[in-house]
Amino acid sequence: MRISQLSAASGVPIPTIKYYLREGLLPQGEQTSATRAEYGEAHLRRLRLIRALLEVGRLPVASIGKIVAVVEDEEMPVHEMLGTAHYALASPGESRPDDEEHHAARERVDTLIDELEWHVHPEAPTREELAQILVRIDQLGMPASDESMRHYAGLMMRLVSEHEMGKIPFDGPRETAVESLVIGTVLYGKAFDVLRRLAQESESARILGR
Amino acid sequence: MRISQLSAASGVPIPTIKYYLREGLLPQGEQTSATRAEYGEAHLRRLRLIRALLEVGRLPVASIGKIVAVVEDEEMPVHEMLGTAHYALASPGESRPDDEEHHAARERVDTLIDELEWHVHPEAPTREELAQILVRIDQLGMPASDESMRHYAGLMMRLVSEHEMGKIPFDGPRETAVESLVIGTVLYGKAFDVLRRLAQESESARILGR
DNA sequence: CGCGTTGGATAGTAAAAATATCCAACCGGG
DNA sequence: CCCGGTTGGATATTTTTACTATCCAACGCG
Repeated sequence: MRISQLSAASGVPIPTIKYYLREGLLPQGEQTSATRAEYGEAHLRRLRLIRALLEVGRLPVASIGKIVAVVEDEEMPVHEMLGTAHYALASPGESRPDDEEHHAARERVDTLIDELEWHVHPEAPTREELAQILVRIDQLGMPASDESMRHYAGLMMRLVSEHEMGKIPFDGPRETAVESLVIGTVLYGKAFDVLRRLAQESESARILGR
Repeated sequence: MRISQLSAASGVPIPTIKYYLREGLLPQGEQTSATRAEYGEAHLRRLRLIRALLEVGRLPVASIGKIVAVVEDEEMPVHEMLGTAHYALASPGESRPDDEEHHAARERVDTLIDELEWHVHPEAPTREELAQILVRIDQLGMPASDESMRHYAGLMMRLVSEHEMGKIPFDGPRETAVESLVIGTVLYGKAFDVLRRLAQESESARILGR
């Protein structure tokens, strides 16, 4: 498959494909001569993943680049690869200075994770991310109790362990494992979000009586 | 409160506040003279909401503008206002032409909503949004069964009805109702997302045995 | 009365994600 | 064997979004 065919098959314009090649999101095709390269199914697949992460997940190109980089680094053990990829999916948030409020929120997060006996890296950026959200919610005057948080966390754990993680082929090829993880996190994550909004609309309609 | 104090209290630079004023995200202060205006608690509160929606929710300024606009439009009945605001929270996605695959996915979504007997507007953009996500998931080869979708939907409905909607003061002032809805949708939505990612990390660690 | 702040208008910037333009090398059909 | 069209590669330009910066005349407070 040449670049024009790859473009036609994926719906992505050629200049954009070239851009992804430059940025390392898409591996180079197999050079057959100085001005010709051959692309395969894997490229098409990767291209679809990129577009899904960009358009559905709204991930920055740089984050996708990080994910791709760990797949390509054969040195890295699988569990580390999955961890790094996972962290790349975090909201690219701004780091906050350590004010009082934030520190307290971080404490709550750490306590929550401890109580649930979850195995989360002590330095996981996800902890900070949650702390920052809790601060915002507090500032807006709709605080979530620790009890609610535990409840929500329990629901999420059920969702994840009963329905998501089983599908990830941890022992397959590196690329496949990461792909499953990323799709599970980003696309299923979005799907849940939309389902939740649909449920909200339905409940709202019910309460307002229509 | 003058603009400089509003800026100091919120941490938002004066030029940015002026920008939000121009864009209609923030209502004008009360003019006390040609070159002086007074801002109150409501402005500070609104400013915090704006920043939370921008930084945590990653909503485009234009969407926040739409939400603000419906609050300000006193003509609009409350239920319609909430609906409009809710739709403004949808991912600002591109509209897809009607290919075969998308049509089938949309059918699945409509059937799902019917079966669950949810009260969702037939033209709700959320339906399209979910359909597009399903298409992507299919294309990437990790399709979700109708059964799974029903299960996920049930979980979300429980979450929403048991814990979220009760907190919205449908009979309070317009502004407060919208604020609660938006905070519930966007900020709690993000919180769930992060909790889910934390659960994923924990499960992944457990499975990989560390 | 004068100096700093304000509101309002206009212009400019930064970052992210493409797109566009060029060019020489090449391939394959005639 | 030659020539129109495609390719890879490099470089430049555009678009969008969310800000920032600059000006300016009018205040208003000490």
